[in-house]
Amino acid sequence: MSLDINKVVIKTSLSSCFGSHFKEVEGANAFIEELAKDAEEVSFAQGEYVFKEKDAPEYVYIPESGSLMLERSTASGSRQVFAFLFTGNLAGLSENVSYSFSAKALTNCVVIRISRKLMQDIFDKYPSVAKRYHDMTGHILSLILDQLFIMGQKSAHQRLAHFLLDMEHRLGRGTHRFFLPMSRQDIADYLGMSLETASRGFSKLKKDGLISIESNYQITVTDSEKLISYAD
Amino acid sequence: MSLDINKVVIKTSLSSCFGSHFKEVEGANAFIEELAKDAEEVSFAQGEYVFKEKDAPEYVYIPESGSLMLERSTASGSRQVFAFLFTGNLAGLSENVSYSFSAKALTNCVVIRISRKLMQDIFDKYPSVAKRYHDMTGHILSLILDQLFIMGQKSAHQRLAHFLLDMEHRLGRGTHRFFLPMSRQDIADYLGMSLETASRGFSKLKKDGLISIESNYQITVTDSEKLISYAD
DNA sequence: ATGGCGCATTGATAATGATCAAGTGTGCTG
DNA sequence: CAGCACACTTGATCATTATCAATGCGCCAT
Repeated sequence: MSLDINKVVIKTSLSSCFGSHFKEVEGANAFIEELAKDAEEVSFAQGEYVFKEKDAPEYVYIPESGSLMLERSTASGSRQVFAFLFTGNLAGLSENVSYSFSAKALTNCVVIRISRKLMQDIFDKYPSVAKRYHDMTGHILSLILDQLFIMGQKSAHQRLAHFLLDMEHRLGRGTHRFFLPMSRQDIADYLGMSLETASRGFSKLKKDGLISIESNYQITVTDSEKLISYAD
Repeated sequence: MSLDINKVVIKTSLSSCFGSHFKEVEGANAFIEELAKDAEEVSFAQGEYVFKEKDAPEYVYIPESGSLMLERSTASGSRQVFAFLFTGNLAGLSENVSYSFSAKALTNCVVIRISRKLMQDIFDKYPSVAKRYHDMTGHILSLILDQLFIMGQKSAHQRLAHFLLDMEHRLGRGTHRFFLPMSRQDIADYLGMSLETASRGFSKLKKDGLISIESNYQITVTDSEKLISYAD
């Protein structure tokens, strides 16, 4: 009984993850049904790793509640954050011999875990779905290229402005107000700058009236237009 | 007759592109045969565009001779170079609605052009080949993540050292000597630094005895070990 | 040969961002 | 409620990198 409810929740999450990419694709609904049958929910506490770089990539993960961070660290202590994942985002979809990053829980979270092997079996049954799945990888690739462009061409303050606009878009649910689940250090490591530079960026944007900071993590974009032009 | 010879050349190039990824894959040889049947050779002069960002992604391209550069430019004049492509490399494999970058000929070159639509038809016949093709996208994704890591975490001089090691590996044919087909400006735009900083990087590596510069574009790595440790 | 052109190098200076260090605020714990 | 821990902010200074400007070098055309 409670299991049925779980399956409904899982199916909802899967739809929110794949739905927009799989519109009008033959077999999309059946695909999601079959995935839901096999998908498992796993809980992680804040700070725990969902998987580690170099793990064999056995699963694909989708946060159902809470947030993840994809990161790579070196022995020398430096760290690059590749992405932040929120509800309905996807991690590990195109890894081959090993993951190329670790996934860390930013908050306590529930993550849907799908066996890649099983996914492959389902793809064999629904070839048009498999094609769209490949398209999703292409989409992620283009997002990372956007990020690479920003890293190569923009100043620290501009990168921060870009980041805030992205968060507004993904966390704001149509409003200008959102709660950041990650620390200043996480943001700095994502944008390739020091913690202090990230913090100064926040202060400057606040002073200039582009954002307001209700608490450390609760942000409102008060002047989208200026923030956008600031980012370019 | 001369067409037959062309087809042999094309097949060789396709094998060098796909071969290493498709080892022991059922249908790999047949796949390459069919691709070769349809593939066309197209010539470009130095500086010409093979395709432009926002073009509909109709083809996949493989340089047969000469080099390409994948880049994105803004109206304001800044440019990010995403990758340099040499013989047997692949461009445009996972684009959806449009390319997310332009491809420019670094040198006069001959490029093999394969219709994506046709490729898809062949994939439908050889599902295991399609899977490996998806793996190739994953591999490219991991290369870009490596680049993103370097951009976020390394200093300008370190990034240049990384770049030279990559070029040694890809252009050196097992030796430490190689000819760079791109300008200092291209390198700078690839590594997210100014032309002058790139140039100073070359000078410093030369002064410190890690590389020698026979001409502007003819480089020899004279101390791989130091160059590697310098890059980290 | 010679002058001009396109690239690269080098120098001087300014801006950006990192690092080190101190201070602030908030929440948790005893 | 005191005080401690932790994250963030702010300030001062230093290092890196960008920018502006001059110079050098090879190549081509006259």
